[in-house]
Amino acid sequence: MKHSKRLKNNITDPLFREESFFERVYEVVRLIPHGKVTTYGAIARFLGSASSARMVGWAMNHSHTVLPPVPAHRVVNRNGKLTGKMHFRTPFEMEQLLAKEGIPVKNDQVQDFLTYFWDPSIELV
DNA sequence: ACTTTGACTATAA
DNA sequence: GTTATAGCCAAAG
Repeated sequence: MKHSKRLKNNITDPLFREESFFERVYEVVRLIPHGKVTTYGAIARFLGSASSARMVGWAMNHSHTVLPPVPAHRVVNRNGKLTGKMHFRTPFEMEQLLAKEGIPVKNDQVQDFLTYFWDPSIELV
């Protein structure tokens, strides 16, 4: 900051990188391994804000505007349900992407959820 | 500065 | 199994 004028923290700008809650969420989601899923609550807990699961969901709502891309389809709710499917380009894209990674989905529900669950609080050191 | 909103979750009935 | 309700809190309006 050469002058007193501060940079604008425009989270809506895909090219603007900052250390915001949103960006932290995106960083965690990018670490979810191929073929695994995690939950909004698990991400919130990992970020030290256990009760901010709704904020994680909100961050995901903007996830399509940031770079590098965020594998938003790997985030489901605590029961393994595909609650965010309506926010994809088509309502079936989320399920298709998961199936492509070998994750069985039936009726918007990840089958055998615990087998595919990846908890950042455990997996990330 | 205040109010509303959510891709959530825990609990209760 | 279900639905209802309250708490949550950062960002958007």
